[in-house]
Amino acid sequence: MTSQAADGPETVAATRRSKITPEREQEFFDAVLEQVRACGYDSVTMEGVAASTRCSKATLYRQWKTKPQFVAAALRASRQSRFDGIDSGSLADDLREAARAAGAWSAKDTRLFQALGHAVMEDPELKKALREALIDPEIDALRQILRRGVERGEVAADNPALEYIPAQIFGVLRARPVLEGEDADPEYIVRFVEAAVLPTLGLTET
Amino acid sequence: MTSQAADGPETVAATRRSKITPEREQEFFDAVLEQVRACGYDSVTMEGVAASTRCSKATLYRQWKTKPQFVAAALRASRQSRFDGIDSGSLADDLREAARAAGAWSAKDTRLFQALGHAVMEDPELKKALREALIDPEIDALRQILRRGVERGEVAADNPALEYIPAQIFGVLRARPVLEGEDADPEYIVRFVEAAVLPTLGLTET
DNA sequence: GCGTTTCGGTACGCCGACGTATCGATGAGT
DNA sequence: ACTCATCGATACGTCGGCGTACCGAAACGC
Repeated sequence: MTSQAADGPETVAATRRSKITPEREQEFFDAVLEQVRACGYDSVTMEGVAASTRCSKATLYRQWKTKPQFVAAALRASRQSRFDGIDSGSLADDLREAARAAGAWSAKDTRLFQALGHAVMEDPELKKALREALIDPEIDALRQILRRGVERGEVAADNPALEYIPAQIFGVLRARPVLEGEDADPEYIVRFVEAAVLPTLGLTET
Repeated sequence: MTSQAADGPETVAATRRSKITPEREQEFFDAVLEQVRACGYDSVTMEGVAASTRCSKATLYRQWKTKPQFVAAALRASRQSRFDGIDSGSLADDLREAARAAGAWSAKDTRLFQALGHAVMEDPELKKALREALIDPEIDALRQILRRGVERGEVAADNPALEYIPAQIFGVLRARPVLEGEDADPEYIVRFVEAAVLPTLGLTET
């Protein structure tokens, strides 16, 4: 009965009226992820997030039961593939474009990944959220790009280098800050793809 | 006077007589690093280490002022290059052997690295110790291997793929557990080197 | 406009870990 | 054999963050 709920965010939920707008919620998410990137997961305090968003700690706990659930929700909200819409018809160009996009997000993503590295050991929900936010979308998109290149016949399906490309790109993105102390900016990653990835696929430039 | 100290570990240090033998100390170091690998840095407790080594918490604090200093000391003690003695005269064989060695240590090293990822944000000494224990020795050794290959003329000095090889290997070692959920065992890494690294150097097998 | 719900602010209890202090026991050096 | 520093054990103080409870105030539904 009374199933005639016009168009609320929740179809049912009769008396649900949180004053937290989606924009406000996103502020919370942005704040907590920023703190995580800055100080690491364990150093983030609910009090700190509340202060930086000028809300009450109680307000945060009304929306999310615990701190890991809060962070996991923030991760899920930030889920987005950096590779969407890449489909130029050329595998080499697609890989270059993916490299550019990955490099553009590398600084933020790497810090987040590094900061959560240990926290996901203890909370499976956090681990799943991190995978779904930062890893799976990009890896899947990258595999799509490669698959299309194979289907177009640009590279042999049994090229042994194919299976390592996602791990290579992901790995180099995360490795450069550690080894050289500076972020893997787009120029670096594009150059890496051109120097070390395309050749193994037989996609050498003219 | 009485400068005739035969062959103690400390030449002077008149009344220094700690009962902690070097072997015992190494037990402490092994225990704390094992706990770090298992639960992450912040979850490690001095009490837990003391319990697992059947020593007193006070004993640990007598040797090391604080927990980060203790962990840093453990890291420094574990410093060792996994690539020592690799010099077969063939760059391809050297890289294969380095890959085998890196793969053999990958599981332990990656867990340690991941677990300390956030802790090094806050403690510079810890960061330095981690670099000197897990990163610099292997990267330096790898660069040596590559340099010798260049000097022997096996690969051109201006090959653009050269500069990315350390980051590639380090990155793939750390990336596979994340992407595929299993450690980068030696077989995997050797196959990676053969499929994706050697070709970029023009070292294709017959 | 009025009631009710949620908001921001804050004070509180709780717990766990750090790091210190104390105490008998033990083992090394003379 | 004697002495004394160090050992293992444990109890304690301290601190900080989690999560809860309570308060006036503001905003939404009717």
